[in-house]
Amino acid sequence: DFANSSIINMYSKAGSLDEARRIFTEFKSTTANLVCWTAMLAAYAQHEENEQALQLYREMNLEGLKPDDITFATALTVCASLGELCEGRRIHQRAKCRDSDVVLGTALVDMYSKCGRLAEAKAVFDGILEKNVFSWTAMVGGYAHNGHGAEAVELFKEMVNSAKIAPNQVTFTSVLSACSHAGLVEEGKEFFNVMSTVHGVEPSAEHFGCMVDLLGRAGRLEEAENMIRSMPMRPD
RNA sequence: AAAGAAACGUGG
Repeated sequence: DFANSSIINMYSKAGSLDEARRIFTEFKSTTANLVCWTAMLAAYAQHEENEQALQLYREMNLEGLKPDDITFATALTVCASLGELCEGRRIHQRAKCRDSDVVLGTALVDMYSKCGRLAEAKAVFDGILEKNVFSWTAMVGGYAHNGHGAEAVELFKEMVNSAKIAPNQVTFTSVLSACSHAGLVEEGKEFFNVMSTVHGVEPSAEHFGCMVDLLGRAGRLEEAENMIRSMPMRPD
């Protein structure tokens, strides 16, 4: 099992979902344990085979395997991608007493956010005991996704100024996207400016993409073009 | 015990 879960993981990350599935199927009914099932679940999730992932999650429950928090977090990612609020809620119900755990809690925040349940996402977020950059970014992204740009920006500032958590590239993608949808042009330009100068995060092509989107939506086409011209990498 | 786990812009 030690070997099988590693092999499933290795094939999956190397991009061969078929090989991972072949190995898993071979051991599924004999020696596969929870870790193997979770590795296969993660493999489906990483390859965006969310329907198959959900089916596998339900199958493992029928088989009588008891999912742990890692399994739940993985399954919640799948629910988030599918907008599968019912199954997500069932998972929350089953793991309710542990939703202050940073990994499980963050997965719940993301699931509720992607299912459009911001109030529930925020309630879980507030209860997470040791919030890290993943948790903060998930919540900022949740506001951004649901069109609450001002709240996303506000939370981002709280993260940096009060919680003193260092934002990373993903955080900036989320906050810039929030600015773009809320029409917060000057605020977005300022974030883009300080991300490298203050926070030491070099803008990637995605960040330039966010800025072009932000300026373009605001009708500031000349500035958008200049942004593209200033890219150190090849625009896609 | 160990192997499996959470956040990722725009357009489509």
